[in-house]
Amino acid sequence: MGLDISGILVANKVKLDDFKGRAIALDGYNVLYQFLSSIRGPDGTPLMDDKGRVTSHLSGALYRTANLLEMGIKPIFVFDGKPHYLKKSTLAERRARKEKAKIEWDEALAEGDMEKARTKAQQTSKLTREMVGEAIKLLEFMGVPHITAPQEGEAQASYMTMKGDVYAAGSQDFDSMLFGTPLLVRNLTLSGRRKMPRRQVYVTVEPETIDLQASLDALGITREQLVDIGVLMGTDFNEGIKGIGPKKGLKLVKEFGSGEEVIKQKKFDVPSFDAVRKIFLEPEVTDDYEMKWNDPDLDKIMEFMCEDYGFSKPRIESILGKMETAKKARSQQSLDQWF
DNA sequence: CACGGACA
DNA sequence: TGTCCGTGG
Repeated sequence: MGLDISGILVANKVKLDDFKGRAIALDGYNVLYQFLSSIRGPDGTPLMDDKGRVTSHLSGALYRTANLLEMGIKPIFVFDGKPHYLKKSTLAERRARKEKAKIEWDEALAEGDMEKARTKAQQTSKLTREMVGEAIKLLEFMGVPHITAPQEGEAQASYMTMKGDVYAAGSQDFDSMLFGTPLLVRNLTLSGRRKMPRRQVYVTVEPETIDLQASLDALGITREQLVDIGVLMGTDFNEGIKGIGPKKGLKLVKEFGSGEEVIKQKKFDVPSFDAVRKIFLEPEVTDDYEMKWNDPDLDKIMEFMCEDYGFSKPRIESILGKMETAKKARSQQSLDQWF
């Protein structure tokens, strides 16, 4: 995960029902990655079809999206475009970590340590272009819109929320706050209980929203200052200063007024400070997208999931029932809009 | 992650 | 009705 400013933000527990009838811009990469890393067998192997293609992301995308639609929530998936050049070293770092995790996964398997194997396996998760393409195909069969951002998906989702096209940006990552989304929703899921890394321990993960303005008011800072805190801490686009987390970053920025002043007074070295700041404050986004939810093509979904990827027919059929419910709910909604 | 069968 | 646990592909 990237930037962790959870310690200084105000999160509100919410019910999935609060989002009924509302559009949410989901960080597609974030959502699929979550599925890819968590939908795995006990030894860490992801779900795969008989050709060896990973299918965890498809399983997750189908169930999750069907559930949201059934609840009357209208997701629009936003995928990352071309990464900013300042992100290159972060991406390289991630690649290296995954390679190391692969070795440790094999070692854990050899030792018979399944708990460790699973954790290491999750760390190897690599969402490929193909996987994203497959998921997009599925979304299209489900009638769910998707767009590819010019650059960062989170920036695009935030922009769409600022415009009022969607109610909130959905992601597990907090970067969206820096990109300026007025509302971030995390844990947009049905099931509450989730297993912690260490066995036996369960936590209930509830959907929550983070309101940007309320958070800024509570902290007594501006969005620019929030961005500065992030850049001092380090983001996907820069390294940040060792020893500076959300608390210290907040304190310094409030004390000196701005990140620039903190750097000057404290003689910190933050390469590309202005450029990184600009990525968050003036991100590359587009208005070229269409928010349109179509009726699902149930036959195509069946064919895609069962014939192409070997999912069991009864399972998929039961999900299609949800899609039918969603369809009815949607037509009811259009009536509501007319009257 | 999400589901469903087992069990209380 | 609620929770635990194994499985899905």
